[in-house]
Amino acid sequence: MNDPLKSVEGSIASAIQSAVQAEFGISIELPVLQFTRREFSGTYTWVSFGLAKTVGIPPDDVGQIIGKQLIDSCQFVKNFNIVKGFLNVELADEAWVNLWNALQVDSYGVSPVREDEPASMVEYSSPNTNKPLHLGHVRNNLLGHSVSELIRATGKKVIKVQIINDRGIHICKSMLAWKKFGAGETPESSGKKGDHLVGKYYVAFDRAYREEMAALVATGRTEEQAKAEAPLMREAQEMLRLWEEGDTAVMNLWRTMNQWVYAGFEATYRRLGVSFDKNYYESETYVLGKQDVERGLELGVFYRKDDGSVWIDLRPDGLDEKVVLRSDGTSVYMTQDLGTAVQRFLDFNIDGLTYVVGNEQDYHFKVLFLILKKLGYSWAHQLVHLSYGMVDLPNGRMKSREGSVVDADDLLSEMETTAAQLSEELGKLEGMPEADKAALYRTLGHGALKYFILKVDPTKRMVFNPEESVDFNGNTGPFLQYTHARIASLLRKAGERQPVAAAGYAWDPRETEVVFQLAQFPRTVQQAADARNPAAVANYVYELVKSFNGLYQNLSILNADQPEQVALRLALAERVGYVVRTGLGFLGITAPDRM
RNA sequence: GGCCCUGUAGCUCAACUGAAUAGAGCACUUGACUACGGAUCAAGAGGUUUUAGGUUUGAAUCCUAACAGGGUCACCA
Repeated sequence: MNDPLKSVEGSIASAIQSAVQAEFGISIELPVLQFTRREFSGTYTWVSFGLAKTVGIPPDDVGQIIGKQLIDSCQFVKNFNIVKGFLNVELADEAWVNLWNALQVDSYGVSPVREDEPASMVEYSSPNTNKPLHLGHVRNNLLGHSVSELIRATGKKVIKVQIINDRGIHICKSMLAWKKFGAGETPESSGKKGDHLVGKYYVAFDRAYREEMAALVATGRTEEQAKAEAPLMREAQEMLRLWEEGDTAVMNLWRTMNQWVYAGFEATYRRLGVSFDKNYYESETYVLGKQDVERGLELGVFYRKDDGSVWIDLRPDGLDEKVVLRSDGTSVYMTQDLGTAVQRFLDFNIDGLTYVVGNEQDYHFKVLFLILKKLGYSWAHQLVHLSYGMVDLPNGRMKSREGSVVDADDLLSEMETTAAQLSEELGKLEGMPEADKAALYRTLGHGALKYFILKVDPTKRMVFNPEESVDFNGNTGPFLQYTHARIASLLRKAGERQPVAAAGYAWDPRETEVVFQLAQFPRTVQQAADARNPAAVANYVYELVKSFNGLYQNLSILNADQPEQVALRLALAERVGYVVRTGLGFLGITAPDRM
């Protein structure tokens, strides 16, 4: 990574280190500098309390002594001030020229992908095939996609995968209901999107099943008995048994209905702008892992109980006993996940695997990673669970049974409609072809949604209010997009640009503030990728845009007094536009040139 | 009940992982268009960071406890 701040920071830090040595005869570690708070003048701040304590001199005095030394010994330091023990360092013009030059790189902040090195795998989305995607999947997909983009930007090759939960009782429910009540309805015959069609029958099953249970309870049976005896549930279980036997009719129906769902998912993924390099299917992976269980038995990591089931005892690690193979020899969830993890490291040359999975599965992944370590896989410590929080509605959690679910397709459509209405009202798009307008409304509507979701720390749960919907003013996607469009307009108007002479330039504080913001881009990307935290980029771009808008509103660019000011400010605007576009790109958001 | 996570302005979120007077947006009040695009900018009001202790020169941040909310404790996935 090319971090422009590193040389300036490093130079100041080591100058402080030397000054401490020279003045007090003490060797300290290279000090960590922090950014000076906005209300004080200066760019970097060094806290002198620690040293003051060891040498027994008041912090302000220590600051004075070190600050004076810095002016002489460090070319990047122009001046300093001290407020209550905080030494605030003001940067010299040389530092600004240095930073300015570092920004003038074509793919600033983005490292070229090293194709020959091992890749990093990201698993996300991972839907069930019995119902369409909802708001929770949207957060998952946006996070997975964005994290992949960020990792790639650091120069790492990325392989994006999803595992599709295409087998089990849930899909049998949809299949059964379709057979009973469907009258041959298909996506073609009904014009319904395949995933919504299958979801409709999943709901139909649930409704009919409840009616059966209610009838059974009315005849005096307990809730438990009714659940077990309901004919529909028995039929569904029978269907699952036939599926596992490979019954031709059941398999054919299963394939057909899953294909409908995949087509539906594919359409939603395309709208969201996400994609995968490989799909894993549970119908294929659910047998994986049995060999690993055998291996674990040989290693003595697992043990077999009398009924034949296989377990691991994690109580010494503060966890519980966990089953890894059923008594009838079939897999549980853990078995598959063990096998699938192993398989992935065989399938690809990867040195890392990130699971984007909700925090309700924290315990599962803790156990999974621990077992893989105990099985002796060297890569086990390179597994990451990006545990994201649930998306709540204002009155609590989404509950599909109560119908309080925000559907992904509906949500995207609503966002597009809102963007269209707003754009029409503002009426800035005269002369734009209808097709371009429609594309722009998608860009803006989706931008609002994506930014709204990604600006929140992934690990935290968040609240989504469908009524108030997503705002288009303030700290929002369209606000950032607007700034980009305005910069694009500015550059169009400017035409041919003059070369910039940064050396000897008389910097305005508004300009250096933007330069300093821009200089933080590569570091922000690296940190966001390491922490798998797109919100860091979202918040960074917002801060940058606010700084630039302050400049834009208060300083004239095209009509600046001096020609060198015009040239520099235009170049600065261009760099801001580039970073906004690139940063939003990491979030899956497009920055338009006009809106 | 055991374990895990989270409590910050009326609402939605920040806070460089221990620093200065806890910051933004929405909503509310007010000001700025003979314009480089007002989806903007400038200002005001709004907080005992759930509570009580502790560690530290310094705590929203670390420790302990209480309270509140959520998750999880299946031979479901």
